[in-house]
Amino acid sequence: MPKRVDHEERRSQIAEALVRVAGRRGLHAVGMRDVAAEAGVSLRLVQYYFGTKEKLLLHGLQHLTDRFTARVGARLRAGDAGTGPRATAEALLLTSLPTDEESRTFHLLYTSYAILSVTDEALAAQPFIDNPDAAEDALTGLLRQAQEAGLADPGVDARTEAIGLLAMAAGLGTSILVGQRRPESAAEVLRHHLDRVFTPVTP
Amino acid sequence: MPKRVDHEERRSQIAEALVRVAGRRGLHAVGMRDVAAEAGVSLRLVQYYFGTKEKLLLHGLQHLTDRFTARVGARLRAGDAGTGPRATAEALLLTSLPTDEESRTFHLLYTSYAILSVTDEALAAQPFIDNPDAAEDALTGLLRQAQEAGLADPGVDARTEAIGLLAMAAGLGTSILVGQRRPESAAEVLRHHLDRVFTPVTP
DNA sequence: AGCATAGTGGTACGGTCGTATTACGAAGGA
DNA sequence: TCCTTCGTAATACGACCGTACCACTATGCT
Repeated sequence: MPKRVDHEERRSQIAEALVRVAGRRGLHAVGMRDVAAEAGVSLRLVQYYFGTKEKLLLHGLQHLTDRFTARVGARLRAGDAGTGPRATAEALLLTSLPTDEESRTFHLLYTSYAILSVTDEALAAQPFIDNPDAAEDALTGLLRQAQEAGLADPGVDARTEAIGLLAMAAGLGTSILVGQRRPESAAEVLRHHLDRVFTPVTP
Repeated sequence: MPKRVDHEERRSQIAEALVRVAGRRGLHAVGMRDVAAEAGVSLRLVQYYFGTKEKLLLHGLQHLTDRFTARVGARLRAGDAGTGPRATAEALLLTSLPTDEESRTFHLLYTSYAILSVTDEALAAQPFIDNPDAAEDALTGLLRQAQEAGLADPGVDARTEAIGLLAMAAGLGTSILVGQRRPESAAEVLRHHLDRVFTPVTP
C-alpha cells in the first residue's frame, strides 16, 4: 500500500477548504472542483474521501459548528468572562456576532445551511438543532444565577428572556452580514438590552 | 401586431410563479424552466419578458417585498391596530412572523436573497435596504409616542429598543422557519418583551 | 521478492442550466 | 390590403456540474 494517511485529517483539510471557498463565494456557488483546488488536491481526492457532494456538505457543516463552538467556549473560559453572569452573558452574545473574518464566515454559512435545510430534508435531519438549545440553556442559567444573586430583575422569566436575547443576537448578526449595520452598533444595541435585564434590585 | 398584452401584468404573473416555486423548492433550486412551467408559459416567454435570470430574480425580490409591505400595511390599517401604540407595535412585529404559507414564503425567500446578497454584488445593490429602515422608523415612532403618553418606560432609548425588537423578530422568524420554534412560542416571547417596554409609568 | 491494495491522478459521460437562434402567427396602421 | 412589428414557440448551443471509470504508483505484508 502507499503511505498510510490519516483519513480524518485529510477530511478536515478538505472540509476547511470547503468552508473557505464557500465563505468567499457563497455556499450556492461552491463546486467540488473549487473545493479540490482550494485544498490543493485533485477532484478525485475529494470524491475519494467524501464520495458524494451531499456528504461533503454535511461534513462541512459539522466541521463548521465544531470549530465555532470550540471558539466560543475558549473565549468564555479565558479572559473577560470571570467577572460574573453579566459579563459571561455579554461575552456569549457578542462572540456570536460576525465581527471578524472567521465569525463572518460562520454566520454566513450557518445561515445558508439553515435556509437550505428548510427545503432540503437531508440537511434538515442534521445535528445543528442541539447547538442553539445549548446556548439557550446556558444563557437561561446565567440569568437565573443573576436573579438569585440580586443582580437582575427578578420579575422576568429567565428562559423567555434568554430566547429573546439569542434571537436578537442572531437577527443583529444577519444585519451586520448584509452590511445594514456596523458591528459596534449591533453590540451597543445588545448591551443596552442587557442593561435593562441586569438591573441590580435596590430594595 | 398580435393582441397587445399588458407587459407589467405578465411580468407580475411570472414573478409570482417564481415566488411560488422558490418557496416550495428553495431559491437555489429554481431554474428558468421551472418558473416557465409554474407560470404555464413557455421558457421563451420568460426570456422575452426578463431577458436574463438575474433580472428575473431582481424583479422577483421586488415583487416579493412589494406584496408583503402591502400586506403588513393592510393588517396595520384594518383591524386590531386601532387601540394605541402598543397594539400597533405588536401587530407590526407579529405580522412579520412566518405563521401562514405566505409569510413563510416571504421569510424564506427574503432571507435567501439577503444571504445571496452577501456574496453577489448585483443583489447587494438592490433596494431591500430601505424597507427595514422604514420598519425601524415606524417602530421608533410608536415607542416615542407611547413614552410621551406615559404608556412606556421613558428610560429607554426608543431607536435602540426598536432595532433590538426588530432583530429579535427576525431571529425568531428564522427559528420558526427551520422548525426550531413554534409560532405561538415566538409570539409569546415577543409579547413578553413588549410587556417590559410598554410599562405605564406609575408616579 | 512479489503481490495485493490504499492512495492518487486524469479524463470521460450524462444531464441540466442559462442563453441564443430561428421561425411563425396575428393584429393594427398605412 | 399589406406589411411591419409584437408576441409566442420550438429548438439548438456551449458550458459546467456531479459522478463514474480506468490507469498508475508506491507501500506494507507474507
